[in-house]
Amino acid sequence: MSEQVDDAARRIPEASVARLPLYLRALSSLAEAGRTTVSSEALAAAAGVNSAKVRKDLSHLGSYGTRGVGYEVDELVQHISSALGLTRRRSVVLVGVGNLGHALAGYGGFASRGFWIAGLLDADRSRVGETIAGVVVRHMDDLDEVVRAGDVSIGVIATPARAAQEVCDRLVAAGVTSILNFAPAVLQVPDGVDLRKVDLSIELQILSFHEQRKSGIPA
Amino acid sequence: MSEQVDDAARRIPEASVARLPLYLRALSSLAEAGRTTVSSEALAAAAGVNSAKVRKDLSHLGSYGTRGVGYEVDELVQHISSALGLTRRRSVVLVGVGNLGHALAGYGGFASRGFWIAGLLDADRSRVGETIAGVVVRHMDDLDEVVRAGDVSIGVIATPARAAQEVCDRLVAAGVTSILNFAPAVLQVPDGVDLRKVDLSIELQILSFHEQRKSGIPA
DNA sequence: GCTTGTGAAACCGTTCACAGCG
DNA sequence: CGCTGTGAACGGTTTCACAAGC
Repeated sequence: MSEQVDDAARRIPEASVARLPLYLRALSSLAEAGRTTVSSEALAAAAGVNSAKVRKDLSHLGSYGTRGVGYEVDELVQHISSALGLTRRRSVVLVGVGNLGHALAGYGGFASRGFWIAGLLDADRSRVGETIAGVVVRHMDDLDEVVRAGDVSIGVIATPARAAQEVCDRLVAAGVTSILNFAPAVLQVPDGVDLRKVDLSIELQILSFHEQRKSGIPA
Repeated sequence: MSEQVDDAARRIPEASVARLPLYLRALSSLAEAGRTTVSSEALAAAAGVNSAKVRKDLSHLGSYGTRGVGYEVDELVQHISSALGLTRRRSVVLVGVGNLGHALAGYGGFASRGFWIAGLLDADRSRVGETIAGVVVRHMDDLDEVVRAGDVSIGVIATPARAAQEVCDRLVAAGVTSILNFAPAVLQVPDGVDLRKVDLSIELQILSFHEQRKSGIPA
């Protein structure tokens, strides 16, 4: 029939999507260093992957390289940003301003790529009113209003594990369609809601496995 | 008594290893709830995966289930802990006690699974001497001694990106063979050193991609 | 009966290697 | 010539489906 989608950005494999932010970061460094073009080999080195992967990944966005030369840095930044949806500002609500929530709120990672903290929420009223990274902490009950007012689509959960599922449910009910979970809990979300998780304890256990592997084979 | 390296723990696929901590957590909940046996179906539900995966994963550790019944919870906890090398206490050194380092140090995830913070280090002398989670912050120059005295094999990097590679190099030089990096930087490590990374900004960008996907296809 | 354990099939991602093009 | 873009081979992971066994 017909390709109704404008770009070739139709179906980018998940593994490629996960690497695009890496390329973006590497390209920013290259641009700052004054480079205007970059080969797949050089970009691969800067991003810590191999060049075949870079070329395959970029080919999913379309053919923006020049054979014999490489890729134009600025152009590539535009295409990747566009593919990742970073041309539009994305609002985030962060729930749970304990130690971790504090750290996340203050992390440069938010502002640096066009993410904006539309709200910091906590269920503990003694924390409400505090200002973190220029944002005043509000009570969890204000969730609906914060999501609506800020056009929030991404929620970050930094609560204790026992509260995580309820917070998740409330985020979904409020209209959030992407969730990043830092609580050590398995969360259930309905279809159509994306869920990613970051878990320190699991990462350490995976490293422990490899440590054991290494020490177990002295021969 | 000391049952050496677990019999069938020969070659566990990486994807399975990454799920074992999930099963461990689910099994702990089940044990607390009084369950003594569990089917692959029930464990799958608790861990947020499907039952075929659970059975395949567990089969890599050996055959510890009973057909028609399921798995013995306590026994399974033992086998998984053993496979992950969690029967031995693992010492960790955490470098960088800024916002994120503070949060990580205070996170329950360390102590809960047999990880022990052997040292908190920072390059900023104004932070040295502070006590976090019962551990006194020492200067980065004490790294070698901390690693030696604590028999540390795992290093956690929670520094700014610009300092990360140097900290990484120093950790490796001190004898650390597994590194968990929270800094938004691509790190190089020699063969034999395991490196994992956690990156808030990348996770948000991946969610942004899916948000864009969702809003882009109203059909 | 119910549930495990596992070959086989389907799927996805990575790597290879080279044709095609500037 | 150098480097991209890509079909094809490869290796790992997930899913299926069912025989084996309590």
